[in-house]
Amino acid sequence: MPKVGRREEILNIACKLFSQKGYHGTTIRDISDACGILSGSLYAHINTKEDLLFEITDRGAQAFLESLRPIVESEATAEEKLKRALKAHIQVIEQNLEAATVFFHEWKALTNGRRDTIQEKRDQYEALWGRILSEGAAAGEFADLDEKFARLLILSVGNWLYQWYRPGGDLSAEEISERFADMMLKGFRVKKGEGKP
Amino acid sequence: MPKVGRREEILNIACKLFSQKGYHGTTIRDISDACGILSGSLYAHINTKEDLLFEITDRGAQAFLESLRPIVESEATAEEKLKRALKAHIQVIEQNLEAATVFFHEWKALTNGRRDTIQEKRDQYEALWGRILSEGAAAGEFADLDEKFARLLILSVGNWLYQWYRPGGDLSAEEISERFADMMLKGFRVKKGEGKP
DNA sequence: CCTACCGATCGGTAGG
DNA sequence: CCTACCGATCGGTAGG
Repeated sequence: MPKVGRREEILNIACKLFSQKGYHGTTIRDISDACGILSGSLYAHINTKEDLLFEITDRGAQAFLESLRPIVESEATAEEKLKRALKAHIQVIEQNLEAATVFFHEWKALTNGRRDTIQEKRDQYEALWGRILSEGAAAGEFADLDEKFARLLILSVGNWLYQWYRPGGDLSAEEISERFADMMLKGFRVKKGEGKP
Repeated sequence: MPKVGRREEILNIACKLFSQKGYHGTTIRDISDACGILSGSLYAHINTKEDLLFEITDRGAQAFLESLRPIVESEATAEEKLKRALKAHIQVIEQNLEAATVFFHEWKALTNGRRDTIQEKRDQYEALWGRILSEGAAAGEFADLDEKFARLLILSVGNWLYQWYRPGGDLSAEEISERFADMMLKGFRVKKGEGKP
């Protein structure tokens, strides 16, 4: 008889295995073994292996979208929004690194409409970032901004984070987002009259 | 009888398929079918499927290392090196997008010592980037640089490039590297006395 | 959730 | 490079 909460447990276990070995590198038996049940029994809870991947990535997409949208729609300067958005992004990764890894790394293993669904949500997410930049440019906060490349720069940072960020390090999400935001806002270069004495 | 150049052809085909469907998502029969031979015949040219993955990723690693090393060791300002390095990085991706995709996305599917070999080369590559930044900081070219995060910023851009860059677009490797480098050097923010009139 | 199983496919091999 | 094949494993199902 199915255990209550078993489905969530299966999702968590699948999430962990997919993040470690990839979707195609993980078998139904890897998952059922880790659950302590037989492979056939898994199908009392799911219909297909791909269901697991879709549910993990879709929840990931939702988490990112729902954390960014209120920030974009809030009243604040573009700089402030950029910092908050980066912090929120890191926090979503922090809260579930494994799901974030699957979301970023394995979503293309989805087929047909499900892949399209995730693609759409990714596009929406990128568009929200774009709004922060275009509003900042329109408000004169950003110096003749190349919006396309600024967006690519930020998304690169965000999309690569899961590869190196590990919770429990010496820097919090707040500190990391501050440093990246500062660097992108100010640039590396020494300004005139600001160099070494 | 084995055809001359067949091995290279197999590598190219495997590279393409791995980049599209992933290493574990690609079967030996996918590869042999695309070659127009039977699956067993593939083993006249290779020993294992993983050999293909290793050879593709190792060549990728070499290409990146060999293009960056002379730039780091040259005589130039850190700014100049940063721009040249970014351009070289994009050019390596440009020359073989599929191999770059496999290198960045599939290398973790390698096992044991082969994975370690690639990991080491990745570390070397990242260290070379680090040298550009630390030399720029030491020379006073960069404003109180947070070296670790500057390196992460640049590597994020570089490591994410294969996801969106497509050869034949309206911008050359030169132009793309210029824009990213400019943005990282100058920052987004409008400087005092530089805003809108 | 188990028992018992299925057809298909997997990476790979022996012998020519 | 083909013929012919192998044992193992794959995702998944029927019936309880």
